Amino acid sequence: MAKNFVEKITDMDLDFPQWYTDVVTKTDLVDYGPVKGTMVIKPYGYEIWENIQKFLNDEFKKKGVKNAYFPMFIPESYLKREAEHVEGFAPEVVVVTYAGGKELEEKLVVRPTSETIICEMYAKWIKSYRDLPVKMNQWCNVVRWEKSTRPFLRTSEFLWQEGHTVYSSHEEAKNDAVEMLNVYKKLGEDCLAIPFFTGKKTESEKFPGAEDTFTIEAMMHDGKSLQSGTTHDLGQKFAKAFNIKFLNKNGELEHGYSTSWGVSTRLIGAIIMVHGDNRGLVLPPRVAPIQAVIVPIGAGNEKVESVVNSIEKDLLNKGVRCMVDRSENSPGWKFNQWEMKGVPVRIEVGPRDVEQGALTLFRRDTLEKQTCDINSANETVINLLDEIHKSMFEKALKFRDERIEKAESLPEILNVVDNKKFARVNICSDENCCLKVKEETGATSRMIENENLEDGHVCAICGAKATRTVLFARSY
RNA sequence: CGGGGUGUAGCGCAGUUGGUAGCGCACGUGGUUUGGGACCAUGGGGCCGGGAGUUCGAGUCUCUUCACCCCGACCA
Repeated sequence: MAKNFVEKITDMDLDFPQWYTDVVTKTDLVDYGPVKGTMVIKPYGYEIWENIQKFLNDEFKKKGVKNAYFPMFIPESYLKREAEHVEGFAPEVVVVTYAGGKELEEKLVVRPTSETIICEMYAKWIKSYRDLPVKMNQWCNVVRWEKSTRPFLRTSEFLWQEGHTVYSSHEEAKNDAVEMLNVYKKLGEDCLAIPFFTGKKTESEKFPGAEDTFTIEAMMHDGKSLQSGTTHDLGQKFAKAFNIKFLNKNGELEHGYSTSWGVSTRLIGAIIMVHGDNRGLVLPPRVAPIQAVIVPIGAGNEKVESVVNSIEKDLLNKGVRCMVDRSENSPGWKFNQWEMKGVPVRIEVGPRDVEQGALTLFRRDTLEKQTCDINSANETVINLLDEIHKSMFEKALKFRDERIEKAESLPEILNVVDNKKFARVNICSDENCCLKVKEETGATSRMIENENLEDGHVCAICGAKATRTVLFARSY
């Protein structure tokens, strides 16, 4: 174990951006790459991603989604076929113009997202209603040349999964977009301990080329919102642009209805900013690379060694990701170290414990210590991990719910977001009112909570009849 | 893209009017330690972010470039 990075972390309430940068680099999740905006995801960070992948792959399988892989290089012309799509992505695409020692005849776009190339392939494969639905997902990197970047939250290149489906009816496609949104919500609840807001994006926040975009949004410690994943009902837009046609049961040629949906390594940023505290990371047990760290106290004590070894073996057998810190550092140093790295449970084993047939357990989320019987250690630790997960979720939910406030005018919205909260606003159907909020307060519409508002409400911005309730927040 | 800041050992920093490159932690070795950031001894480690200039001489002055951080603008 390297021991060169136990350092003080900036107070999160004093300077949250600096706190974030400290945490992300000092806990060994990530390092900066040599090219602007790129990051190296180090093993401790990557393992979190792998745990997210495991969870999602299982969920995808349940939905009948198969994994595949499509090329990273896309002919430039593909991107141009869907008008809104190219307009949305043009400013940030990276284009390859030179390869094999000469200028390319057709430039290649490095995928910023893969709708275009996947739809092009789907068009070749789909002929009949019997070929539908098609549901594929790929785990890959994408590249978007962002102007301001920050590890995990916004990087020039990032890892994600992107699912792409085609159905024979719009109903099914709409359903799919909602179902996958629920998968993401479940990822938050069952895996990341993050309560996501879910809902539809307003017109101005939609994915370029989508009919509807749905989002999962999480509230960060500083009251800003992080869009953590999206699902899109693409209607027939991409099917028309890429000529995805099938013969229906009546023998008529019809365009397919497609969807796409994705979450990225940005989720790791969400985990950090939702759960972290002044000591550093607090990792949700189900994604933590190390769920329990065993710290032996009193080097060379044979009784301690034997207890440590048997507990380690037992826990590993039970599927708990655990390790023993056998480095020569002092116990106090190790305690600080593993707290900073967010390990959910620490097991202290010293002569005093062994004498009493007990262990000392420390839980990272509440910083509480408890003792437990050596013989029931397995069970206690496994239950504790579960308890920690639930407790972290509840804590995040409470934090979030305490920070949503109704606002009925521009000044009120400004006041709410200045207080690091989300504003719940009744507003009319005119998107300009949403844009006005953005101009005046810096807060954007995060999602529509209710798009069928009953009569009797007025728009907080223009005073016309309000038709929907929208959440506004400053965002990452 | 604007405004501000920082680049000197792995990390954190000092370096005076321009004159041999320093400190703390970390790292190697030997030993003693271990219940909330251990200690002694002894070692190793530098293109002072890159380039150009001024000068007998540049970490230090000038210009330029790159990267990172913060605040805005922009942003599925």
